[in-house]
Amino acid sequence: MGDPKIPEKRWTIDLEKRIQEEHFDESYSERYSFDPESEREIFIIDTPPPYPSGTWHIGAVAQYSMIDVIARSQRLLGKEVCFPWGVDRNGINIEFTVEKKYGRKMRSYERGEFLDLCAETIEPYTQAMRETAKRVGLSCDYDNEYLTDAPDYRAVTQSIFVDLFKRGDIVEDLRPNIYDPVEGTTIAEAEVQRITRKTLLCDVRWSTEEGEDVVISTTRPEMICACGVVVVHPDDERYSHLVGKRIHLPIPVADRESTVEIRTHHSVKMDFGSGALMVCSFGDQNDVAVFRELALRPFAAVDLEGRMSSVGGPLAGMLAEEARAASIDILRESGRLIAAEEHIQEVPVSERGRNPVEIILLKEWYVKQTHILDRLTELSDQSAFIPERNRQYLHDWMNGISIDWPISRRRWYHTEVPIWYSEDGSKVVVPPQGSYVQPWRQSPPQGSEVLDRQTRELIGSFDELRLSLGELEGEGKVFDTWMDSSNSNLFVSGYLSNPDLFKRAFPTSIRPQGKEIVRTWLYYTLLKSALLLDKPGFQNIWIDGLGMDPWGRKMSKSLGNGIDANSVLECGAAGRTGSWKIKGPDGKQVQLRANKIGSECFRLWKACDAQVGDDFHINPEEIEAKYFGVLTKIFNVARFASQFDAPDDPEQPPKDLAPEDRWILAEFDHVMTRVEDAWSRIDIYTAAQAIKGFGTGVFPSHWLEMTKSRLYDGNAAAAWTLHRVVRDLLSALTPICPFFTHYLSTTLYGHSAVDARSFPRLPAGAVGEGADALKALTPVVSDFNSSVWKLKKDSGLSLKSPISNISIPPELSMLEDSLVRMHSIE
RNA sequence: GGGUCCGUGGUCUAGGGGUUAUGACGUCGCUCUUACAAAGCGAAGAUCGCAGGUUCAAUUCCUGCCGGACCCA
Repeated sequence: MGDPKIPEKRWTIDLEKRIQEEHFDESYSERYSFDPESEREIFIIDTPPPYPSGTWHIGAVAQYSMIDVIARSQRLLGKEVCFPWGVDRNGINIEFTVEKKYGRKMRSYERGEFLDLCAETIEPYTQAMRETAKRVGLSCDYDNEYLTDAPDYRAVTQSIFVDLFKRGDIVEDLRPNIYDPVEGTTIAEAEVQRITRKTLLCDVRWSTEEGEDVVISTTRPEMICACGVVVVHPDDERYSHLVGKRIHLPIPVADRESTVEIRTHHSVKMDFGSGALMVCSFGDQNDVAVFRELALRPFAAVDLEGRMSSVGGPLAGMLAEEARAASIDILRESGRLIAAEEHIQEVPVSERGRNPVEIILLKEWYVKQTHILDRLTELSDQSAFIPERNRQYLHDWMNGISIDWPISRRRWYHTEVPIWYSEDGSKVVVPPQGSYVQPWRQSPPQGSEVLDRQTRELIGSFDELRLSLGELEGEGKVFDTWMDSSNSNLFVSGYLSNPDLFKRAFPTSIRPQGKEIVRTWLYYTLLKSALLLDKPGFQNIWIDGLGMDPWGRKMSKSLGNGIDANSVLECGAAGRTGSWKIKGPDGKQVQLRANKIGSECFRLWKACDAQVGDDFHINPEEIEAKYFGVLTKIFNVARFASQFDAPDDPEQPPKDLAPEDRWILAEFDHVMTRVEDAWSRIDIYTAAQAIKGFGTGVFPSHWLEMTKSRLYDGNAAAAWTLHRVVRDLLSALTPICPFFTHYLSTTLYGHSAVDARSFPRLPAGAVGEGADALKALTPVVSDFNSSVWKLKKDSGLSLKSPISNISIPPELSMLEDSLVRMHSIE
């Protein structure tokens, strides 16, 4: 026995930062890099590549810290873990940032110049993200960082495009597309959001050729010029005599006939408005479906700038809003406007630009998906979901899919669609596998192929045929960013780059992500894996909930209830405390304060506070109050242990273990069984609770108190038990608190707990006979001790004062000596 | 309007057909005990959203309703 090897009385954020800095030195890659040749079981994590946009949402940081817990726990179980660090940098977000920063719209730049500005602007954000990732302790392979806007990543996206194009799974077609006229680009169903707003619902009097009036309600009178049919419900007797008749459009049009047929369709709601509905190309998604079902010829009523085309007659050239007002005026003047009332309506807008979207006929590239949904369901059923119930999010989304995935976008800072068109438009040129091309400013590279544009049949090599193709036109469009991110599992598993690894490692071990991107990232990735390989993309899919404010609301700028991740991680560093002013549910400012949190406490909170899959409330005050004390407690258990000499051979249990040593070892072994099992099932909560319960409860309160006097007497068996338990407990805790356990284990034992590559279990025979019976004593010991403590308290005695007339339960007779000394029983 | 999920002490949370429903924070009381007062010990606190049904038995399963979140039309 000597002085504690640990001078500090508790864990501090300054200590935490010091340990972290040391941790990210040369030894880092030795610890955490991935060896694809390893004999160990390969465990690849398809880390969600974060998008650098300035601030990293604290809920996302919490989620990432749990992905790190998964990575570290699998290493602890002896697996060869690949925990990649990727950053998603493609997309419209950075384009918006650059436009805002320089006050100029994208299209006013030369394209190359704009791309350079994007690349330059995103770099500091990327760097900030790397620093936060390290600050929260993510044990990623930073040396092999991938960026989705880098040539090697984009080359994979382009190669997969070419591959799927050749197979016929990607097609080019003129179809109605959801279009953001302000940003000038097509978007996918998954990128549409709905906002509620007030619009005028107009009742308009139409007249049939026979002169009969029919009232039709619409919120979009400007679309009358694009009307292809008027429909009524087949059971609606009010209109059955009109079915098959023609009706005049109530507003003048140009370049088209001025009447449409009245037909029936089951989608009409008989009790909405008059029960008659005009169907336009294309007012909304239902219009698209009706046009398709009734095989009608669509009109291009809105152009790429969002202006009415020539069919609009007097409305031609106007933007949607202007055209709506003008059409109402026309209807009013002609006496055809019967009523116009304010009406609350849900309007589809683009997720990124928040602009009302139009549906426009456009030539775009599509990944075919509607034909494969059944197979996709079968394949996804082969992946385990954690938690299982969150599988539902995927099913819900797949059940609602009705159109193919449009993947081309009219933007710039994205991966280019890698294709050139021959001068006559009949042939296309695609690049060879593994190359990254920019067709809008480059010619096809050597090794490119010439294919028939329609049949996709190979015609020959570009090098031989180049002269016969005339002037090539490079495709100017780019890919939806999900086209890139949906390759992440393939990319990290070695598809194209390491076939040997890919064979071993696919389906990818785990996809961890938030539930809000099931319909995009998860769905598109599974689609790609199914189309390319007819395999499920993942063995495990871990779907976590979202980080909410302390009252359970989404954090958002407009609500003013956001909490910055760095402010929590740095809370307590260099004596600075944390304070957060956020808007409470009643709209009043609430001030939250905390003295010390840091990454270890933050991670411990997330691991212990809620099962995976549910939304979680983030309250810094609560994180500190509930979990910093846990760190203090375990820290002091280790500090206590550090005053006794560690055994020479922790693998060799002493022959003279006392009964209480055998009892706690039996209990500990049981706890470690649960923890190991939980880690292997990727059940963070159960593992965390088991470690916390033992490490702050039974072990210090009961065994340690019972054994103290033996330890002070220099009993070697007690010291062996103490150190063996502390050492293994620290190892078991490393996935959650890596720096904390690293510091303690290095100080006590000269080697780091984070280096454990097999889950620590007691040597065989350490407990001896009757482990189950010993373990069953735990509640008896706990109840007995509590009763003595209560008795002393009720008698006004201090805990160390002697007490008499205590009878020890017969089951505990083997522990009698220790219990007598512990409580000073006379 | 439809679907999915959720509703457990003041707060957060575990569980799940069968004695007294898990844990934490908060609250209250006591305690400086050769690691820990930024701690320990003890106590109070829940008719498990509401109403029916199935069952010997429901907080758990079913139905409806109410409230919340998300998705879709």
